[in-house]
Amino acid sequence: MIALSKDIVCEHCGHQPCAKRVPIFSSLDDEEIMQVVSLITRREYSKGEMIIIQGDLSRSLIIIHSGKIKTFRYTADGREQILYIFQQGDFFGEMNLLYERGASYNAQAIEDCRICIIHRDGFQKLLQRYPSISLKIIEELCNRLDKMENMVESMSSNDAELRVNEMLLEFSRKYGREHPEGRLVELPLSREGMANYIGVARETVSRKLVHLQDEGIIRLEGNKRLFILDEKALQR
Amino acid sequence: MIALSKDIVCEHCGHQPCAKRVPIFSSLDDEEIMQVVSLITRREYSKGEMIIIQGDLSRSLIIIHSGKIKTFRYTADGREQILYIFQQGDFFGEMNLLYERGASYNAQAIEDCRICIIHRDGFQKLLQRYPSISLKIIEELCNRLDKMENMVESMSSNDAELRVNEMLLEFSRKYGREHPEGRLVELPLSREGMANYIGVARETVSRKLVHLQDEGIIRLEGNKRLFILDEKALQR
DNA sequence: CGGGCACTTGATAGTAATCAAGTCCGGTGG
DNA sequence: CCACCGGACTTGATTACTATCAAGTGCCCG
Repeated sequence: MIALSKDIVCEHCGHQPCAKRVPIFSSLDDEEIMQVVSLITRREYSKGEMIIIQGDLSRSLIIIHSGKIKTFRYTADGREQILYIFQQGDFFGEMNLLYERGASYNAQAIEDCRICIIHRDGFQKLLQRYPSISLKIIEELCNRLDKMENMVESMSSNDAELRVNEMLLEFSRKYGREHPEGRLVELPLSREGMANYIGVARETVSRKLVHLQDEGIIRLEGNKRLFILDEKALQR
Repeated sequence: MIALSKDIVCEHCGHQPCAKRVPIFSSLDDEEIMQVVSLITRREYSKGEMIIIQGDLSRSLIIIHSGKIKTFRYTADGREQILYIFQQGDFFGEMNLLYERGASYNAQAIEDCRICIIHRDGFQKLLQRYPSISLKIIEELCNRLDKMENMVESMSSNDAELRVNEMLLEFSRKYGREHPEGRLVELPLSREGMANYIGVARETVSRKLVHLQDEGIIRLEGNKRLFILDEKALQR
């Protein structure tokens, strides 16, 4: 299948270049998008597969076309610290564009994924040709910093309940949708995953969730979803 | 005092535009620097003065010409969470360039300071004219993200000793210098400040520092400086 | 020399980690 | 269709750590 500039085709979407769904390229017109597409290599991973391993030397930016990916580190005491959960349109590996050092994180598919890979050489040319891409990246990095700063703020507290609450609010924003019963949240992580995200023990997550349910603030439904009944209460 | 493009003068340095000391402008030539300088407003703050208050609406990027500034937030439980300690050449307030929302942090001079202020309108023009500035900013934001990710990693652990050790290693990198006795570190923060930085109680910082001294890993000298005798031991 | 402030040290209490059983649920095979 | 198996989750008991409260102590600066 060959892509012509007038009849743009993408092997993933079949009708539209996937780069078009990616915020950092949103300012480009169709022809420019095609130049981007020509630089992209694609790959698929199934749930559980490792995409990047801490220490690996990579020279590419990775953009997620579909699925979810978690990035994490192994801490000095052997725990897994989850840093981000990325999904469609998100990118990571921006450090690879700048520095020649091993990855400081692991990346693992937590759902079946399709990703787009852009090698640093090609990407740097893009940045020089389309400065608007740089601005989009700055914007995204600022958002990520904001997220990390919030995370530091809530982690600095030793109150596990606060950490759980903040995690639920974040999940509500990213994965929640309205529902007659309350805000329905599809949890992207298992209990253990959530524990690794906020840096507490598995058991503590269980206990705090049950506690929130007893107080009527949330309602658990199986292990993978919950309803937030009283969002205000979580904010305190 | 009027600055001519051939005879560049800065009211702070007397002989060289201060913008030249700022990494994000390091790729510009003298004439370009002058354009930057023409956009800059300057201000001075003395130790202890507040520069930004959480919630303030600012539309400027702030670059530090001299002195040190801490940025922090008041957490839900009323504690002060220090996020960064900025010094000469660092910038902050990049969120002001993108969003129309109140500052998410406080900024306070922890030493007498001279700062340069660039209003967002002028700065956005700079970004469009000199894309290399964007790249420098991306680089700095990546470094800051890396720092925050490390911070999240160490904060996620509930082990206060680990947090203290990591803080000392960071201070060693930024404020340390070699000395016959070991690495001499000038502490930028008081005990209480350090406690607010790593999210533990004042007393815990004291105890852990004494403990490290007892083990022969550091040597305290007054309250504002210490020697790191065994850097390897801190890394574990 | 004296006052004030930052720091240290000690005692106690509270919270979450850890260890150890259970329980629930989805999937598989008879 | 049902019984069984294993993994993920919950619940309970104990332990360990750090926050907190409460006195000191040392030091800088007038």
